[in-house]
Amino acid sequence: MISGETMANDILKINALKNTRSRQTVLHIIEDAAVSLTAEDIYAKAFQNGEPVTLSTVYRTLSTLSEKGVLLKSISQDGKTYYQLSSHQHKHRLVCTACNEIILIENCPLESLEAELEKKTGYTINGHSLEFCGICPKCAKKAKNKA
Amino acid sequence: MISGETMANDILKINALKNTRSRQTVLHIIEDAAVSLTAEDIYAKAFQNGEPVTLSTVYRTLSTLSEKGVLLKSISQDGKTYYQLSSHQHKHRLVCTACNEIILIENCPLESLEAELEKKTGYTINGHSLEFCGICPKCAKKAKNKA
DNA sequence: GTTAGTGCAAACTCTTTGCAGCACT
DNA sequence: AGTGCTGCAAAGAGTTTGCACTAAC
Repeated sequence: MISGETMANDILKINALKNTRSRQTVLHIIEDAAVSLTAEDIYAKAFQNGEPVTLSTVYRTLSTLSEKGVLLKSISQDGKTYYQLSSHQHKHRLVCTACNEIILIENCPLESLEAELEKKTGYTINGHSLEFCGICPKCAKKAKNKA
Repeated sequence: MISGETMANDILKINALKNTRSRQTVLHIIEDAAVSLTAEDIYAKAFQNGEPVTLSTVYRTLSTLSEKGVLLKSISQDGKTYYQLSSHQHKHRLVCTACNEIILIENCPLESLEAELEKKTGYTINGHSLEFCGICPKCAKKAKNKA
């Protein structure tokens, strides 16, 4: 297993991007995260870690890395844009509408469906977004106790 | 089959909402549309039809009707919010990334998946959003001709 | 007559952009 | 040295809100 330091360096080198502190910071935060993050999330964590990066730089870094295919970008039902490493198999989100807890769903079951759709519509499908929402067990319990 | 006029009236009456010209206009536009629409779409069509409604009224109407469960709201990967009648079985979108043509997908294949997820996570799942993107046959052809 | 709905303009959130200065290669 | 990246502040899109006025019940 290679260290985060190395991984970030490699990603930047491969994509002919300058190796700057801001990009290191952003990449490390995304690597460490178990869930997908918003620009605001990353901005806040960078600040917490004592490695502040401007919000506009975060946005620019995220969009550069998405274009290069390093990150996967998806707009959630809360209207915010979330990013995750696309080197992981991509993952969908299950969001609690009460507490906003997010679970990432490990396997994406949509490949077969995509193939079928392509046949039907003639489209060349190159992506999808899927998100579930509901109530997590903790919130369900809380609601029950109140009643 | 009941007329649009009647349907809009019924929807408003059932939900204890005042029967105003703006709401009639918005509801008729949504009923007539084959695809889901944004607030801006509805605003523009209302204007075209010579029945102008303010954008803020459109937004307020859409959010009222979504809360009442009359409309289904979903935020697309383009960052805009689309609305459709929820009396129809809900439909997902297949969007061409080149020309933005939208096809609605007739059947939603996610029920069984939801059940499985509920078992695994303990969540009570009450909704999902799903969207595919790709290139429509026309755009694929155009791209080919250029090359 | 009362309450709910509307229009207008201003505010708000998330994201993008122009420009001058700084850091990486 | 030269280009690409950053910070700052201002602008942009989409959406929401406060307030006075109007229309539905």
